[in-house]
Amino acid sequence: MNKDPLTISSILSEAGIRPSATRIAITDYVVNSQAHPSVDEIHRALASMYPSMSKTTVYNTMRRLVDSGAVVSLEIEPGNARYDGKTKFHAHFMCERCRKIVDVEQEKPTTDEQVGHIYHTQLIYRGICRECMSQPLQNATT
Amino acid sequence: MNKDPLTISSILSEAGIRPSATRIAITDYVVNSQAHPSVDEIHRALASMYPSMSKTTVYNTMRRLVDSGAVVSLEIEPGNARYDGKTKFHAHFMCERCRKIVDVEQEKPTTDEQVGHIYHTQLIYRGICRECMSQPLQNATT
DNA sequence: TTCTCTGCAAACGCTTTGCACGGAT
DNA sequence: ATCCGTGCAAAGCGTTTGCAGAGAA
Repeated sequence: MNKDPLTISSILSEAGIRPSATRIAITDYVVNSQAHPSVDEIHRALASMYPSMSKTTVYNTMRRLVDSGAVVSLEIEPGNARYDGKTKFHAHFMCERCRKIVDVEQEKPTTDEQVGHIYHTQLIYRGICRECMSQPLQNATT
Repeated sequence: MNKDPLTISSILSEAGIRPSATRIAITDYVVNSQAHPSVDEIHRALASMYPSMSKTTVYNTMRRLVDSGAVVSLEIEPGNARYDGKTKFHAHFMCERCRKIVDVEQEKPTTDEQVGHIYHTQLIYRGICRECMSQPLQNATT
């Protein structure tokens, strides 16, 4: 299921980014993750394997991946960018309680209004996921 | 077309927010604006009429309005919250060149997937608006 | 008086930038 | 020798918080 390192390396090359070991690791993690990780999560996830990797490098790499279109930046949580390696359209559902984001497969919405040229469509559902709904409230206001 | 001050005052009261002159001015501006203003824009717009109004007060008021549901916070631009006084569902189109955001009237998308309880749906189109498309590129990389 | 609205300044968290070191070509 | 990837530290920026003074009830 996972894309192999060779594929990852070619994603970088096609994006015009030289495939260093660090960049391959970051790209591999993002492309194969279903969790729409933030920079902090990517950095934490790779810390054991690459202890010297700095957040700056993760930021730099993510910016280049997003600029080249290889990865999509999700503006779902204010002030905490998340990344999605799946470029085909899909909606997202975000649980406001556990902050988890899951993919929702559906067709891309369109509009008849003549607003201009649409590059990118983003559909976000927000609510409470089933797991959180079936759990007792935690940290209730005491 | 604009909602009158009395209506604004009642929006605040119903939201459990005491309708001070400052809060009425902020709420009036947001509810009657079509421009989905940011905190900074609200603050600038009211600066001539209320020179002593601080951004802190705008932030405080917007937070209370959003928490009470009277106004919707749009997470469209990373790190720059925008507000929408129109609570009925509609999509948004954002021009990546001039940063303008316009409403797009259409039905709220739904999904059959059993993700949980959906409170809020957000549909954003991004692209280049017709005005910007018909204009020569400005600030081109020289 | 008591409560709360307000504004200043500082704190905060995410992200970007400046800069120097070191490895690759 | 040059280029560029990397990491540290500092700066930047939107937002929140602490606190004290002013104003309303």
